[in-house]
Amino acid sequence: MSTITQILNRAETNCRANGARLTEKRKQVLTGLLKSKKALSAYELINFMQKEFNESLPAMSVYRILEFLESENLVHKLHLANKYVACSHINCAHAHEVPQFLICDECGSVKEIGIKKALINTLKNNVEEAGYVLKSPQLELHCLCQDCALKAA
Amino acid sequence: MSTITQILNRAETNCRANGARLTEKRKQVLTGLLKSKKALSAYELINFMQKEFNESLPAMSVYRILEFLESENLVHKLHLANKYVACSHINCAHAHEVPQFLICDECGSVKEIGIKKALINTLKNNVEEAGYVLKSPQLELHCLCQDCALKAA
DNA sequence: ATGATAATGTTATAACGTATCATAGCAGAA
DNA sequence: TTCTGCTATGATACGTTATAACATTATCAT
Repeated sequence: MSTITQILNRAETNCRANGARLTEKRKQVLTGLLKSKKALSAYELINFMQKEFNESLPAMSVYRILEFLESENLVHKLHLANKYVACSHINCAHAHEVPQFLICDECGSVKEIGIKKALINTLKNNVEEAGYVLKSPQLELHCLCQDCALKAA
Repeated sequence: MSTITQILNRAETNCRANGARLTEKRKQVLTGLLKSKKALSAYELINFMQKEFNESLPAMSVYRILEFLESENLVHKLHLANKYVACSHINCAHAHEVPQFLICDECGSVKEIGIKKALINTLKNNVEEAGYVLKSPQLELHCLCQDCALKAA
């Protein structure tokens, strides 16, 4: 388990390697996502920044910062939920896999797992049979997490 | 190829079988989606209704009608795009499969294909390994359609 | 006809997202 | 150093998507 500080340091190193700057605000937003157990919307993040850092960030800035963090592979956008999560592999050595997200519809928690190669290939084939081209194999699935599944039962 | 009238009749029959009513407005909204080559947002649908039927539908009604049509399996919501499409299998005899949608990010066209059983199982297993439960295997994929893929190349 | 239920209308507002233009801060060249 | 240009952020306004709350109208069974 990595501490948030470790992850932030690693993130900063990664950015520098790409000639990008992990500024204070960007670091704060990333921290917000790292601390959160669930995916956060841009506006939830704004509230978080207010409480945690006493910083008033305009929506525009948050969106720009999220876009930046995404481009650096530090954050993923969940298109299904219009929310954002910190990448769970910032501190990993291995190359970044295509992510697959399991989103709990009850409590909003998100688990990021890797997509198996075979699955991606099957998908690609299905799509190509239909005459389309797959742009991104990122999958987002409506799920229940263990806790919520138990509660529901 | 079924005509829109045929599909509407079939839709009405299906609804009646469920004790539901396919009212005039609902029929109009469904027609809008059937006529459209691409997925439409609720507000695009409002505009369509205005032009096509000279009907002014409030947003609220459109959302309710879409919800109804979805519950009758006549319409699918694309959560990725926040848009709606008519189900392409209203007029089919066979039972309704779990749909998989290929969304062209360029032109917005949507193709609905069936998910292969094997794929669903693989997904389910992946999800369960991660301790989650799959609620709905509906897949939505960011793609390019044939035309747009050619243009881009 | 009457009363129950379903469908639709009205208004207001929340939540999400972007366009545009302005300002601040930092990096490198003269 | 100052100038210049680029990057990051701020501010305002507006567009888009969605729902809450309550009122009214239509339809059906009796």
